[in-house]
Amino acid sequence: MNNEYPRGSLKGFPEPKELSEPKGFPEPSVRRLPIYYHYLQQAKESGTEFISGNQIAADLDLSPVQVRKDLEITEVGGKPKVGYEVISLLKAIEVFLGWNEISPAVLAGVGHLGNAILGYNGFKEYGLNIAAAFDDDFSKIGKLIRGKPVYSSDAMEQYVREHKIEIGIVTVPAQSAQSVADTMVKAGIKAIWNFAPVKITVQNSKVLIQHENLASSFAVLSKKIKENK
Amino acid sequence: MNNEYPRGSLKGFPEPKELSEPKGFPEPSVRRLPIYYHYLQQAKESGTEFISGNQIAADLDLSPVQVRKDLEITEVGGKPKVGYEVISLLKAIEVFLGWNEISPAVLAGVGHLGNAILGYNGFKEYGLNIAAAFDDDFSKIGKLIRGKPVYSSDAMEQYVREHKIEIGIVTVPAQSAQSVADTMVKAGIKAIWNFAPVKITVQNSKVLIQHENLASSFAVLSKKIKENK
DNA sequence: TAGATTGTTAATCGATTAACAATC
DNA sequence: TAGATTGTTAATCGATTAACAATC
Repeated sequence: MNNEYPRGSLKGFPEPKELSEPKGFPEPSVRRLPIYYHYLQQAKESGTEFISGNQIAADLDLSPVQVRKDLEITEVGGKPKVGYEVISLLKAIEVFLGWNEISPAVLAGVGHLGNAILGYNGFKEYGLNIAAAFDDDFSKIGKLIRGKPVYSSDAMEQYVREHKIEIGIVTVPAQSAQSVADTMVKAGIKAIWNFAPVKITVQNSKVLIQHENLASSFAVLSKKIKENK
Repeated sequence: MNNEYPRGSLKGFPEPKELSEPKGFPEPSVRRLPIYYHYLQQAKESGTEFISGNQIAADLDLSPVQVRKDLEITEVGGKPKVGYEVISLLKAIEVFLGWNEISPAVLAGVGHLGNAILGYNGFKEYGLNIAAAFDDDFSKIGKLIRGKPVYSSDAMEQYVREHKIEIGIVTVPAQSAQSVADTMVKAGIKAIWNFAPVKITVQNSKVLIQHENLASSFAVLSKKIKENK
């Protein structure tokens, strides 16, 4: 029997996709979503119900194709001649990013940067709820700083465990960052947002790490300044 | 006469490059340079004189090819079997990014984030010197905050002009960001580093803008957290 | 209907990675 | 010399952009 077509890969037809296959959205698009989100919130506040991709592109200094491609990942469709519904888009971005669900977090290191992050109310709309902060400084321990309780660093592990904290924000000095991260991982944290200017590594590959690096951003600017001279 | 080879484009030879032609370095590489820089500083402190690209790659969790490509833009060569000279590389990165020359800066908006940036000593090594800060709050004006003088926002334009300030750091609330930037541009600033969560636009296309957006970074993290669930 | 706008496929561009030659 | 490591060219991969069909 001449069986030319092995089952599962019929000639001329694409392989059937696994339903649970991770989509893998382009990171640059994900990074732009908060920019659209903030823009759309302002549009909503000023009473705009529908907005075209071209309009968004013009206001945010992006190309219209890019806006359409980016918004496509939210799976909210627009109407030709009308545009996208502002409210639907806002809701869809929230859901896409998981900002509609509260993520409990702790912050380690209440220096000036930690202080600024602790008190930034804007994080609420991203679903980020910083429940408590931790520090080694006795003058801070036991106090409320920017409305959040500050505990001794020694208490962090237990706190994270008991309160099922998902996110750890690291704003300690570079030399302490790794050990703080280790404690967080040990306590079962899911993700670390690291502001210390040093690479954190974790054994448990399920723990997500996001590095924030002001120096990288400034490097781009200073290189351009130098080129302009 | 059979002149097949018009001058300036000899067959088989590449076009001669303009000497002043802007190189156009890949931005991802420029963003990674400060990471190498910080790593190399630590290597230097621990007495390492030479280091191989493979070693750097292993420690920073990058591929060896990427390290070699990235370091190539500094034009510092390595020696086969030996590696790169740590001191030369540090110096070359400084020069490449312009961090060897002091850039005078002002900061507008001494809230918590502004306060944190104002006092971050690490900026020194990037050549960034924040000379003064500006705010509308009378309780701050006239004081030294984190060692820097704080003046009334009304005085910023003149200050920038007189002190030939190159960089303006914007840490005011979103709604004031554009007008603060306008003032800076009017006063002749060369570059703006914007931490307000809003897009700043400038008429003068020579003025460089670098947007810093914590929400973009957090979006990447929260999307991954959601995917992991 | 005509025209503006979305949605999608294909082309382009740029960064990363692979392969390997050059070098000490 | 042999082998580790750099340097460079080519292949691959992924994001952006262009072109255009689909839709209201």
